[in-house]
Amino acid sequence: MTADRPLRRDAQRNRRRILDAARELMAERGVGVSLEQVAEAAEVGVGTVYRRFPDKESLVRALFSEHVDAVVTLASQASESCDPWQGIQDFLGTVLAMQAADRGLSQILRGGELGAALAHEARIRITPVVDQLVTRARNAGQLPADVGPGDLVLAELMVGAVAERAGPDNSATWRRALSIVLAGLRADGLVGTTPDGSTIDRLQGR
Amino acid sequence: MTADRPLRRDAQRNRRRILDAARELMAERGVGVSLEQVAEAAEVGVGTVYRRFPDKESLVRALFSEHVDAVVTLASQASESCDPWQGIQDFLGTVLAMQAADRGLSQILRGGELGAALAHEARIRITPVVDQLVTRARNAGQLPADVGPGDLVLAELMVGAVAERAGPDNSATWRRALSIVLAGLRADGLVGTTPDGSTIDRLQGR
DNA sequence: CATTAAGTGGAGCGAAACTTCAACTTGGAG
DNA sequence: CTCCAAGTTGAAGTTTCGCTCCACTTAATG
Repeated sequence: MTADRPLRRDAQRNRRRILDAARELMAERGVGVSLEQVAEAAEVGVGTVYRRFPDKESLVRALFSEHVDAVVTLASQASESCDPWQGIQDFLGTVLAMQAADRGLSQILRGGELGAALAHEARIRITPVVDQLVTRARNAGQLPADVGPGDLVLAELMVGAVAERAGPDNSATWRRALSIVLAGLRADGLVGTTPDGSTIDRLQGR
Repeated sequence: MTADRPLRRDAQRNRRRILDAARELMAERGVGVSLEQVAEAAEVGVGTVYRRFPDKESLVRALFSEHVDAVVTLASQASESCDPWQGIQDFLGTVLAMQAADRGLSQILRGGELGAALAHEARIRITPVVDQLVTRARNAGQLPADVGPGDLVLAELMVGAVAERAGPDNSATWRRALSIVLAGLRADGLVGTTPDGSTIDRLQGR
């Protein structure tokens, strides 16, 4: 039952500074950056970081949550595209470009327990709108019947691995990879069935 | 000009023990395991580990090098398969199964500077024989003309990302991913060109 | 203003990892 | 069997990092 009074002006400003500094540093050097480095970049003391975010984990959570917001927005924009297939291509392209530019992002999802929890949360928020994307494309005859939303997750994961390593200066490489995977999705006669939610969740656990 | 006299019996035995213990531990828990844990599992003192491997990095290098040996052997076996395409499928399947069972492996390649160096070294040793695989399949009309060895590297990287997360108990998931990618490689009309060696190298650098 | 709850900073603590070292043990050549 | 170079050991040194604490500052309310 905390009253949750709004933060003081200076505290709000510092919170934003910390988040911005953290995103920038982690995008460049990965999640490994120490909170001392974050504090320095944000021009605040370590103590201030810890007052706003009880531990490193909650800072990462906050950062990641902001990213999921952006992805959800993108996906719903994409589902308004005239051509369903074009929508999927645009959506994946944009998300992957983000990932190529942000080294920390995929590291977070890969990182043990926390990654599993965040991936689960992200899936819950993202799946409905991705589901729409896939269904639309399938109804338009642009995807085989046995391709499901789980396959889009696989696609993102796979090309994301390339984008992560390639970085923003090597977009030709991950675009080639995306081209291969998209061609694979449209091909008939795939082996196996599209992974469902629980399977995808288990992907992150380990 | 070191004479490089062979190691004493007990030293040889300990070296093997250390490598075996390290591989097992890192496969299970990732590269993060401490050398103290490795020493304990190998039933030697930490000092012994450091006598054999000047630092953690050289232990990892030695481990990884043994893995590359295995992959090269697999690839050359695959290039003797009657059906070229079958050879590629078997090769990728086996390598990916290894990766699914060994958590440390992909972590090594992903890990900054060292990963870049090792990936480069691995590529030099593996490319020639993978090149053969691809050329054979292309000549047999089982692959489009614009698919090159760089695309096989991309394929391994992509499905490897899935296999790594899925683990050995979820092989259906990464097999589905492999199926998508292989279908994509065989499809005509891919966008872009196959990445060459230098591009692939840059993939690991970051 | 005056008051005070909220916010700030950064030295320092403890845990965990890597690495070194000097005293002790042992394989194997002569 | 003797001897010593090679090997072993684990306690201790060194970093590095996450996090706490508390004396000090400041925004906002009346």
